[in-house]
Amino acid sequence: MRYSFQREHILQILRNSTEHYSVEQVHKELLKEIPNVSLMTVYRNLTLLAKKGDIIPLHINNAVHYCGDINPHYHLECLSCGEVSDFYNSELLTKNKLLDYDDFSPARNGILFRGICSDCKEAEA
Amino acid sequence: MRYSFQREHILQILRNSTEHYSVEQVHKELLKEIPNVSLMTVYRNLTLLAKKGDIIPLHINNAVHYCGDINPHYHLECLSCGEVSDFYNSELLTKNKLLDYDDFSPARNGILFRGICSDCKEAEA
DNA sequence: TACCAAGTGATAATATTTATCATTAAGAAA
DNA sequence: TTTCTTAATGATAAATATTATCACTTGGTA
Repeated sequence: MRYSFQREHILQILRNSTEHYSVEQVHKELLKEIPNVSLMTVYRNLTLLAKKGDIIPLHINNAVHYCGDINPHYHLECLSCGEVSDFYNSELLTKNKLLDYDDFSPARNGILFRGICSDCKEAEA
Repeated sequence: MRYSFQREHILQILRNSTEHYSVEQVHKELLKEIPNVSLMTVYRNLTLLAKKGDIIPLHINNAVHYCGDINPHYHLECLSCGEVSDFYNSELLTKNKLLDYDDFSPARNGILFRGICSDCKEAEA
């Protein structure tokens, strides 16, 4: 894989934020630094970076968002409203290693818990 | 939520299989039992069932697939090739409880590990 | 400096999902 | 049972998200 000015900037945008940007949002941010950069380039590089495990794709209401925060954490996704929140739990973090055997290498911050958030639970009741 | 003949059959199709069907595949299976059932109905009910936490949506190469297997397991998703495999590990299963506090209720089989599978690791090397 | 292949940008095409709305059916109430 | 209300359906159209194509540009090596 060859160095690319555009890819480097895309990665930095995600690295320097704790937000989960959509492809459009990354593109919007990138345009501030690289005028005329195409949306296609953003799609291409986000896909590449995700395949390498450098960023984590998150599905929020049928649009992919990406997390590039390297601070150790998991994600909680609500199956009802689609919201994805960050989750810090040092006790659970050690369990990550249980999966690190030859067959499968979990990505950094690649563990996702899916269920129903408190807001949706309340709304239901 | 009202009982629906179509919804019940959709749930049973997923319950009686260990495969991860796409929306189209569920529709195809459902047509064997309910001729003329519309794809819209399948979308609607899969979304509803997932919101309740009865089935788990899995993103495989940008199309949603669903898992309705109630046998306790996790999922492993390869960020490189998109394949999702089932994962049984009794040691990890007990850790699920760590998350079962007031704020968030994990769904049955709602834990997903994301990383790189062995095939993609080999292909890379 | 020349070369090759990876990467880009513009556009078009595809695929997936959602919106709309008249009709049907679940199931509670009379 | 019959009536009534409203959720659910099915057909269609529309919107949205993603991928394919291809001429051009650029990274990086020979």
